[in-house]
Amino acid sequence: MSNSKPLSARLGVYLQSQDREAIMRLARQARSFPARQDIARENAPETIIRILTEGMACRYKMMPGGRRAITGYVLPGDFCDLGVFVSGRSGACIASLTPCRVAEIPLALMTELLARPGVLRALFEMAVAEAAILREWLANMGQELSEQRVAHLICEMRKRMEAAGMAQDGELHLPLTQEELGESVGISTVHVNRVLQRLKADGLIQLHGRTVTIPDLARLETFAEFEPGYLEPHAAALPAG
Amino acid sequence: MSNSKPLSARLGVYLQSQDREAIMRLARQARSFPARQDIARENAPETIIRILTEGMACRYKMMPGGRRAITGYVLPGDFCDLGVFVSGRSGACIASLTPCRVAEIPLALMTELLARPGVLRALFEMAVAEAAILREWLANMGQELSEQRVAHLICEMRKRMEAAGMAQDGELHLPLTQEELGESVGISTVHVNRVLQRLKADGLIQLHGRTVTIPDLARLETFAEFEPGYLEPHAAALPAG
DNA sequence: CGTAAAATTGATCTGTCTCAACGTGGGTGG
DNA sequence: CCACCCACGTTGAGACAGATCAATTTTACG
Repeated sequence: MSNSKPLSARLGVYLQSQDREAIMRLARQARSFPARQDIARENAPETIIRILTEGMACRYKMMPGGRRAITGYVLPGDFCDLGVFVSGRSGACIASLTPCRVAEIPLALMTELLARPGVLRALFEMAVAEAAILREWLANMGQELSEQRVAHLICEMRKRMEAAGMAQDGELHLPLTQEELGESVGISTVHVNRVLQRLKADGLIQLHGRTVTIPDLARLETFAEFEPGYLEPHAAALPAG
Repeated sequence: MSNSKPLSARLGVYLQSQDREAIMRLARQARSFPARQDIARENAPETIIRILTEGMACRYKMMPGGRRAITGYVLPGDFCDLGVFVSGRSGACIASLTPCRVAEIPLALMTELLARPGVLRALFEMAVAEAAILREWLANMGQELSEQRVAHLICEMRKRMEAAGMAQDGELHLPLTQEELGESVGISTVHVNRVLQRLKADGLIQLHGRTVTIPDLARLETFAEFEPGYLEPHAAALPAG
């Protein structure tokens, strides 16, 4: 909430400011990427770990047959791929959706920081948070109505982007192609279009270009069966044990 | 591979034996559950963390409307819910699929062990591994043919169960109801039945009760587009950095 | 044995995909 | 500054995977 820099939106949630600054000091360079360009390739050996500092990106997997599956979105302050810490390889492809800025930290330097208990703890908590989002996406995919699936994605992104200072008052710029929306919820591009029109017709969302306006958030969340608890891992934390 | 006790199958992969034994010494009790009973309820405050030591369980989420979505399987040596470390609450419902034995470790005691760098590191790696499986499930759900989805689940479970010493020679006892299979891959019970029959007819699997025999593993994995890399987070690890 | 849960089969219906065409807007170069 | 162009969005028609409803058979278990 009181983060001075948006670049540390998520890092700021999980890390003490001293640890966060220590990490950012290690950043070798801040690379820039234009929109819709690969930032990392799946399974490539990596000697750096990446933190997105500006823009928005997605994780995806190419399926044999040419289909693409988007498995998550990366917002400023997120690590692009926590798996690099474990395997030294990227576990997924990362692509920019908007022009992006990415801080690159040599894995070797980062390893020293892991001695700080707070840093490793934060990585663990971020991995758990990521798994929670993935579980929710998975449950969402099983949903019968694709209207609900799309609505659910909008609800989630609204909440995450608002927390990152990228949205407010139920208005958010979702820099997603309808094709990318479809790759996220598992429906075809053509069908995304019709689904969006129905959501508009039902007054659940408004669209101006790629800017989504949510006239009645409670109604949309009810319709989407969106329960935001999974996005707030700390909210329910107990004092001691 | 050389684990003396199956109960530490996964713990053994990520933890030094000394740390693993230190954890198991903290186990207050080993509770037993009959098949198909809830082990943990979603969002309940927890003062213990659970490790499955025998049997098989699943994580699931109840959807409004009564539908159930299975989001993962828990094998011996797995933590039932890593999220408890972060929030002090269970992040999902856990249900036994077979008779189960569960070690319960007071969260307060476990917290002390987190001072050991190897333990926290192992938790992090397990969370990353879980996320990798979830990403794969998510991509799998987007797959057009439900035959592929079911086949993919079988391939994954074969590999995981074999690593846990619960399967060998392409033969595994999958203690899943066809309904539960459907809840895992997002198709109806009736359709699961027809899909299984087609897989049998194509010679990709054989079924005797709930025992699956895979006559030609390579063929099944090709058909399922199963790439096991995501299950081996360490396999690709680099020496130092 | 008998009863409930699980598996199987058939018929029908619908959500979503595919193919194909057409509209549109914003950026680029002439 | 206009015109072109290409990616993106929109619309329609037909096909099909998978859902649903409804019986019936088989298996597991007390």
